[in-house]
Amino acid sequence: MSKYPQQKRMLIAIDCIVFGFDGENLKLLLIQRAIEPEKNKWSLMGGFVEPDESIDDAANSILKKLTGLEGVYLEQMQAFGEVKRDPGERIVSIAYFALIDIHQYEQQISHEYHAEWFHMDQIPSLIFDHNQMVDTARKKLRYKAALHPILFELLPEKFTIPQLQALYEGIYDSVFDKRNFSRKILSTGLLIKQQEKDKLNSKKGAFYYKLDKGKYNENFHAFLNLIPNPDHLQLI
Amino acid sequence: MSKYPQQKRMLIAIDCIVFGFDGENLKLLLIQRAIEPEKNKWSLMGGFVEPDESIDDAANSILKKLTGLEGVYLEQMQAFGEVKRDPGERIVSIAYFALIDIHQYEQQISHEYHAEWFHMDQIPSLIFDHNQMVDTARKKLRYKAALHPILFELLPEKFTIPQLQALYEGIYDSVFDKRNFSRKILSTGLLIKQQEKDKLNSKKGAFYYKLDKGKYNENFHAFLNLIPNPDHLQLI
DNA sequence: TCAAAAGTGTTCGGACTACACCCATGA
DNA sequence: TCATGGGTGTAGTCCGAACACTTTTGA
Repeated sequence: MSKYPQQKRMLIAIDCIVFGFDGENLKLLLIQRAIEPEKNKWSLMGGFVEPDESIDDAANSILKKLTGLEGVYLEQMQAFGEVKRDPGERIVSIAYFALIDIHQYEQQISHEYHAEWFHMDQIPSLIFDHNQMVDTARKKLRYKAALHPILFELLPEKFTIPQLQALYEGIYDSVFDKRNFSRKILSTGLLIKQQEKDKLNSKKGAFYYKLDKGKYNENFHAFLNLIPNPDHLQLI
Repeated sequence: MSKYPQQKRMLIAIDCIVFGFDGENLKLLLIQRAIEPEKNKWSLMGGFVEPDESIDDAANSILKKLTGLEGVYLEQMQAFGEVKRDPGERIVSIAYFALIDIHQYEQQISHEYHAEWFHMDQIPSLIFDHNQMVDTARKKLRYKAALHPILFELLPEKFTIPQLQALYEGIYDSVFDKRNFSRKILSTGLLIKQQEKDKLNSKKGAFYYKLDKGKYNENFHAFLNLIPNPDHLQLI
């Protein structure tokens, strides 16, 4: 009863590039693949799109299986569709990228999948074209974070400006002037200063800030100029 | 002999959002659908991904079938994967958007598909989720053109600054100051002034410019500030 | 008391905006 | 000669970058 009887059907997969920040470094969540082919090799978390779920639903459900949590930042990135990208069978994969606060999800990361966080400089060789996906995701993150306040998704509810700066510096592999950085970030009006200080990382202590969710949602798409000299950085 | 025998295969389609500029207005290329379902309704140009072609190849080949030409600007935009987006059967579609100079391809547009250019304010109701695809594409074009010199892809080899300005003004539905516009565009160093003038649109005539291809390719990813007050415009 | 990190102010230069007039030419 | 569109210059403002010292406090 198909309307397109002569056309070939294919498998459609989702792969999730999951970024996390531990307060010091940007990290990537990888799993040890449980099924053949390429069993026990490192790979992105992925799965097939089921007949009764949209691709966004599929991505969310795959991420939930891995991290146990819902409601994290998840965005469709790009479809990967080389003919031989999976040597076994033709599979088109739609890659999503997710941003999560490592500490919030630490407990809940499923051990069933042998998931581990990897420092971005120590990503192992992955199956199929997954290294390429990670590379694309890293560029996309850099690009987007230069214009939109997306990196707050990686931070806990309360964070300090030095922590935020460390995150930006890690992502752009650069050092920024702290006076200019703090002025620029505060001028967005997105941060609400707390009374409390974080005394863990310094003797003096740094004030906590919270994100103003309302303004964040309003201003998310506005062009902010969050990075000094973006043209000098390798964003693409 | 499949490695994933229990998984359901699906159809994968490509749909192309083809933008053109006729010197006055931004237009969209649509076809009258030749096959059931929804025969004779307006739709984007599309087709299925064949087993032996990558998704990029499929997009290029579909565009070639329609316009007869190769080498035009074509970029993957987004996958659309709602379960019921095609009421007949589950189909995931990967949307691509293309930018072409209408006049260059006018002759070659295939009449086999009943293709027609539509003014952006007069897009008819399209099949499936194609109107949504068009909307997404329009936003993406605005977003990208605010940062990168992508709109040159819509212009003929030789063009005048007033023409270029008309293009930007059409895309952003705004009016820009011509002194500031010309200064900003020329300061990118992307344009090479020609001796010749275009005398069609004015008595005095406007100098033609050509794109400096080398610098264009070099600088394509740099952040340019091509649009005044981008925050005031609806880019997303 | 000292080491280590947090926090803050000023100056300079370049970029963006607003704005108005002259030029060339075909009708 | 005049109407039409092309082309250009300037002044003021704002934003971003560079740069150094003081504060706090735990060890």
